[in-house]
Amino acid sequence: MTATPTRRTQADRRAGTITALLDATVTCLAERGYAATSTAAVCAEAGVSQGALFRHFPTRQALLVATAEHVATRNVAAFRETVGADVDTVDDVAEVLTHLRRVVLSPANQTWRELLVAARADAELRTALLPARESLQAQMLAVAADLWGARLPAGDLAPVLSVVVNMLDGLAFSVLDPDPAAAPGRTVERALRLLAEMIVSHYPQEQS
Amino acid sequence: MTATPTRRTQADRRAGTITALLDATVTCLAERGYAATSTAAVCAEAGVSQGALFRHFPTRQALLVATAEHVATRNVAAFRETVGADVDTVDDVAEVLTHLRRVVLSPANQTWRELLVAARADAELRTALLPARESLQAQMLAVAADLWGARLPAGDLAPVLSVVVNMLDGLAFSVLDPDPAAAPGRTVERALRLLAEMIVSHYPQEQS
DNA sequence: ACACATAGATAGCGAGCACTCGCTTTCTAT
DNA sequence: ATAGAAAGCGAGTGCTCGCTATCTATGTGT
Repeated sequence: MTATPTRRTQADRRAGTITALLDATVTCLAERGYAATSTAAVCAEAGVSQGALFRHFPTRQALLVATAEHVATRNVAAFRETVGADVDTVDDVAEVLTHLRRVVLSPANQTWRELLVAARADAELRTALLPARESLQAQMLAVAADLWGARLPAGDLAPVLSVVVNMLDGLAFSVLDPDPAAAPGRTVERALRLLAEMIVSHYPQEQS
Repeated sequence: MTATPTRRTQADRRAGTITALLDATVTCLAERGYAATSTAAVCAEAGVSQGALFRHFPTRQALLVATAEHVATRNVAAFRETVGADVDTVDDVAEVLTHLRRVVLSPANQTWRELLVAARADAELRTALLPARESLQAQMLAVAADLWGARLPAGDLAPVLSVVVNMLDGLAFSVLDPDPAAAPGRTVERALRLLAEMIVSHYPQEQS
């Protein structure tokens, strides 16, 4: 039970509290929303003082922007994992969509949406978020090219991605249940299946 | 230039300021967002005092819920107007989708989305909004039945509606430009066209 | 060992918030 | 005409917020 007198370098301490703050911000945004993600709430969640927060981030907005960039890489990685699956049959595509839905409902994506909504009413935040936004979109497109690039014309890649992710995002917004990871519901399940059928039949597989 | 000494009944005055407040709330929500829609801001927009607001609405939340019900009827009406169009060819469906997109980007719908997002983090608001939410969804489904009921199986009505409106809602959330009514953009235009093609080919027209 | 720089904690400030209260103005019933 | 009710007003109240000033603790170069 001896309290380990961990000898940490300054850089370690710095990095430790910074990631603690970023993770705490993700948690707060996901379960309380943008408005209730006050600096005090984040500090309580991270287990540090407000003084510590404002040492590393000049303003609340800077913390939020840093958090956006923090989760953006995670989001791309999670999206990339769906690439592994085959996309030959309707069942394949449907399963990819179901997997994508779970990814879109994850806290990291919820964080991203929360910040985007707040940015609509906050011009400063909007411009501060723009680079991360464009970077994320480009990376998503690159991943989509890996997934579907061989199956559909290059010009249709972005539009199809737009249909799919916007539909899933819209779905995420209209989900207000306390547990967003709950069962998809009959209508949603059927809607995803329908979308899969439409995509597959619209882009018939080339005989390999 | 004589100031008309309008003789108004009490009920007239009451109704007048109430609708002024509701319309002002719609405006504030649409152009400033939920957080910045303070009672002071709404009163300034409506041209009444805070005392007047709190005479008619016990809390800010009551005002917001009343506003939600206020716009819900408008939203259904705007949605219903799209029913008039034919949906025979791909061009017809594409035009309906384009029209729907404009409707979804309107201030009334923006108001509704703003409240839904706020409700995710506010359990009280969520339950207060639930009846209006269910009513709106039922009415939308009824209108959709008028539009597409003859073209697709009854069980597919709700899922198709889900795909379409969730995609448009997701699109609305990702639009951060100062002028949301601006040109749709190449990708969006193509995405809507694609969706129209998919729907029409998936539900081929019966020979009349 | 010691001076210094960096990290973290705490108390507090001014602004803005939802909401209240005492008051005046405007309509209504008798 | 007049009493009473309803509508409207705006200064004030307590509270929370982002942020700062000040202090202590801890690691770092010499």
